[in-house]
Amino acid sequence: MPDKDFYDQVYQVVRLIPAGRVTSYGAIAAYLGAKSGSRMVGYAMNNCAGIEPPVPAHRVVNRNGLLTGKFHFHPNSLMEDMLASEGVKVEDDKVIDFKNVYWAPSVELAL
DNA sequence: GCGGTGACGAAGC
DNA sequence: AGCTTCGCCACCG
Repeated sequence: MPDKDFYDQVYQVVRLIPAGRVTSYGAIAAYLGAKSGSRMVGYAMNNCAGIEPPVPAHRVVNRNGLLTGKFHFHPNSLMEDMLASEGVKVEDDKVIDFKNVYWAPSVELAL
């Protein structure tokens, strides 16, 4: 199933996100060439639990820097707690200075 | 096989 | 500037 490869690609990119940085679903989707599959990236994240190695999904937020998936974590506060622990300030479920901590695979990885 | 859904994104109002 | 609607495409019942 080649689709599973897409999931693996997503996980791979997410693992490459350095601490203190965040990226968006659309950025990952675009990097993988599935710019129209931003939802698929989020869907892949939904399946990230139970895979190996663990995927730092807490570093993945939506285009607005909003922690849309915080409710999917065990303690729904774990996401912002992890980000804060890595130096990413979060307030009102959104990343502060988002553009400053934003990590674009297409840029950082310099395709 | 179909309908509903979703960790998104862009466009419309 | 904020909220609502539509589009996208894979997964589940």
